[in-house]
Amino acid sequence: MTERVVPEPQRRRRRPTKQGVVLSRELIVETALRLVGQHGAEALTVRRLGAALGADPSAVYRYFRSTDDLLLALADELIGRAQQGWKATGDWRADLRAIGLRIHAAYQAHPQAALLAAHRTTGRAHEIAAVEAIIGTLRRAGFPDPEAVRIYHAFVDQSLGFAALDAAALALPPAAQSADLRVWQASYARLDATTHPHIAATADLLTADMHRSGYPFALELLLDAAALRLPAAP
Amino acid sequence: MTERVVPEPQRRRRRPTKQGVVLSRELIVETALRLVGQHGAEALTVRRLGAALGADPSAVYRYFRSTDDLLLALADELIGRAQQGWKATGDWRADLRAIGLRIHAAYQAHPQAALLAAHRTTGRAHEIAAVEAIIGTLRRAGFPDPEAVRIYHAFVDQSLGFAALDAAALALPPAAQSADLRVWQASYARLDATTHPHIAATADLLTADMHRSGYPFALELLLDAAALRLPAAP
DNA sequence: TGGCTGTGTCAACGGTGGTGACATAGGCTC
DNA sequence: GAGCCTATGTCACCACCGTTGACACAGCCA
Repeated sequence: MTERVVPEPQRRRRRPTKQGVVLSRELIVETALRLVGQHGAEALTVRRLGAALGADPSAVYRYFRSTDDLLLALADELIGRAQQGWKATGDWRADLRAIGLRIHAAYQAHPQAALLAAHRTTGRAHEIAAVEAIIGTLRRAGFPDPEAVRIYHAFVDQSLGFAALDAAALALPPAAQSADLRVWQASYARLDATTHPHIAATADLLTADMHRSGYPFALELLLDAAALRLPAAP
Repeated sequence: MTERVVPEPQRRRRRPTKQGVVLSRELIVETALRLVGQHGAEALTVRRLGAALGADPSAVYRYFRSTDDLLLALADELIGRAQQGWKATGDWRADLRAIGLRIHAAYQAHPQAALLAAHRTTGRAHEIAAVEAIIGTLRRAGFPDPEAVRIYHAFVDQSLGFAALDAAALALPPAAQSADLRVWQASYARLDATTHPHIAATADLLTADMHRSGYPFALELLLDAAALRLPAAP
């Protein structure tokens, strides 16, 4: 028997499915993203994907070894979209800030997919390009290699962590989503000042702040702390 | 028919299972946590839980409406364990560091539950206690209220974001988990220095660093940046 | 002692990801 | 253009998942 999955470049026979669709890895990834965006993360099953494609579910396994393989392709596609059109300016703080905010925004645009993909290491083209750009920015800024790597790690994982956290909030069913926000007014804002003095003193500020993403400020803090560790310029 | 789930205080008939085990919410939660800890994340299924309990899987549904209900109970237990035994020292940096590392560790210990719980605002007792402790620490340190709230937000979301990210990595099926780690050696360490000079220059450092959690260092960066914003002491 | 009912068990449902066998059509060679 | 090879789509399965309705029985109360 031949290998079930044939690498894309070697594919030649574009045999249409019963419903006349010509499959490809690209089409499957796009369809999966659309499926997840429209019907939520739980809609991403091989059977539904097959139906959305107009093909037998098992046809997907001609293009991806497993659903996990497909998920990694989704993850890399998201990273690629985040970097689309980005260009280095030479100002390391501005560059890192831009990359961080772009990653965050790209994942927010597909919260359901972000939830599934944010924590994977794909090792694929788009991810590699992003790693090269970030580490390059840090090294050009003057960070010694060990420090550049540590800051890279903190930067990337913090961006992905916030992206996943904020995506998870967006991906909640509307009812649960507003319920989570209402907790700040319904529960925290009503605590007794004698038992919870600090929450009581800051309740209004808390309620307002928790409605926003904490990422931009956290990113600024990370950049501040990184700048502290930059060896003094000549 | 009676309600399937009867509230704990009203339970009276402690009828043992065929294998002689007397069930309770507490026993089920403990068993579930042990199951995750001993046999990996994927071991937490109702069927396996039933087997571990020495009961029919469906008996679990006499105590929890669904697996999600069970997971929320696990989450509450986790928050409690993270705070167990913690005491403020008066040194705000040491206190915040301890809280952050405790939250991270508690979630890491039970990745499966952490994944589903990290992004929810419960408004329950343990969560409220943690919020009060963190904001109190910041205010006592001398941060003005608006700054205290912003730093609180960044601190908490950073902790939960990393906790979820790292938990997700642990919760992966073993195959995907080792695959993700292997990517650094199999893919990044072999890139050509002419096309990817920065990755090539730091490949060894990267491979080593990415095997660890980025959280402790990111937390240190956040504390550094926060200290910068502390109004000068008299 | 007898009845009520909470609780454990059983069987079943529709779903999941995944695989081996098979038919067929696309593209190559001649 | 004919004919072969085989990549690819399809089908029939598998084992497992969460969940539920029906049922039997055991523990408690009267």
